[in-house]
Amino acid sequence: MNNHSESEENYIKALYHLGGEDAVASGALANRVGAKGPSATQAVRRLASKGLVEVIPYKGVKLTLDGLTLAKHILRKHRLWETFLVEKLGFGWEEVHPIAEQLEHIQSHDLVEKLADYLDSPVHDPHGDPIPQADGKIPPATGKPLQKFSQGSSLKVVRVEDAGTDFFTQLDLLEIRLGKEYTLTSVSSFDSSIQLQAEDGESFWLSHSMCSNIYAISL
Amino acid sequence: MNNHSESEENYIKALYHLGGEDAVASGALANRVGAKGPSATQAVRRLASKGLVEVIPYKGVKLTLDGLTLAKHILRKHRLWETFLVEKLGFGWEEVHPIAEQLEHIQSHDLVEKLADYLDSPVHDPHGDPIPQADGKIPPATGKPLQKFSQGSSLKVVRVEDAGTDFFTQLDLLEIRLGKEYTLTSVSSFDSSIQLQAEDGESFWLSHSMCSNIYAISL
DNA sequence: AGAAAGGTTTAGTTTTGCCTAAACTTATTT
DNA sequence: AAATAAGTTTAGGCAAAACTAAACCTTTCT
Repeated sequence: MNNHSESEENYIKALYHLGGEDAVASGALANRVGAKGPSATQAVRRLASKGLVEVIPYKGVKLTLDGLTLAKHILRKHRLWETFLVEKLGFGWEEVHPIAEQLEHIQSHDLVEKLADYLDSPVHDPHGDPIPQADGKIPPATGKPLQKFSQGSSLKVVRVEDAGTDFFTQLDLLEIRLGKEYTLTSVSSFDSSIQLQAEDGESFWLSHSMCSNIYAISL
Repeated sequence: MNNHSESEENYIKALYHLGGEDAVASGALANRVGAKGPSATQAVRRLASKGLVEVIPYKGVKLTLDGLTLAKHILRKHRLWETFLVEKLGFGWEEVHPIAEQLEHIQSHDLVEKLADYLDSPVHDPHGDPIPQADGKIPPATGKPLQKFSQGSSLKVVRVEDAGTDFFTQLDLLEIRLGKEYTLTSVSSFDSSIQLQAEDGESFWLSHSMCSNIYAISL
């Protein structure tokens, strides 16, 4: 009961991403895994026969407890590998997702835990997303998007959404990194763009759509 | 032309292992990949249609130049990952083969080269086997089996064959490691077992079958 | 040389996983 | 309440990759 194909794992992952513990429509699921509707229906039937999901026809699909455990375990592997790729191999944080997508399917309990040890049991991946722990617990997702901060607040960037290569390029250009601290010096009342000032005094503007993918905590 | 299934890669690997550049019988191939005859015939047909092998029906299968290149690239990945698992994650050299067997199928040129860099471009894996280089060149396989040495010779262990868990347990028990030096103090004329003396003066006997899986160079 | 033995290929089936087209449910709109 | 739109499932195909059973080459033995 512990051996799943890559395809199965991808559906489980998608289900978790889309709905967490809640039900998901089969169309949305198909869309996420890059397949057509009928493929998802069929895949879901296979998963149900393994006890990983519950299906209510024409209504939706939901992970069972087993399915949820599996999903979190795959996510753990994904984020540990991303951390490895960035921290140890020197990849940029925009490059690691597709590679981790392959590495997350490697089966070896021992490997995952040795990797976690090697990385000093990290709690967040290079994008600031929480890494599910070996016991299944998930550290809270920290930070609010920049829009939620008001003028004058001091903040620390703790997480970014994976919003594509161009987004990351822009981040790198502005030298925005996790852990860096800024003061929110100005908010445009016209297009809600935001001006940040770094600790070294440099300041710059961020568009609304940039801001909504950048998460911070106030200091 | 650059996207191959795991199954295909396994056949290519087997072909390379069994015959190198020479032809291999389909039965032997099937046997190596753990399949039955007809599966191999079918697989080989798929590989031929991709230009990776040449087939002479009822005679044998041979890697083409493309196939050979692919085989060496897979072997490179396998041995780099084995090196990583032992050197960085602290796995024992007897544990790494099955995990590397999964990791070798990860597709990312960048990943392989960054991994090689991270490991300081190793030339040999943890068993002393040569790691094919990025340009396809393969360092020579060093060492002769212990039987080839005569009494009194000084030698350095440089390579061991993967002869199963029990073999490795025995190696660990005797604290035999790559790079360690010994003097061959005695050869039994009865069962060709061999006595080695370590640099610290400790000496021990090795059976014929142990010896044939241990390779050394003379000093 | 002819026959038996051994290994290889063909034929036909199974499972996974995807697809398109058609049928069916559910929800929305008039 | 009926019609239509939207989304979901069934039906029927196809390809990869494995299997068994049967047919087919080669080689070897007498």
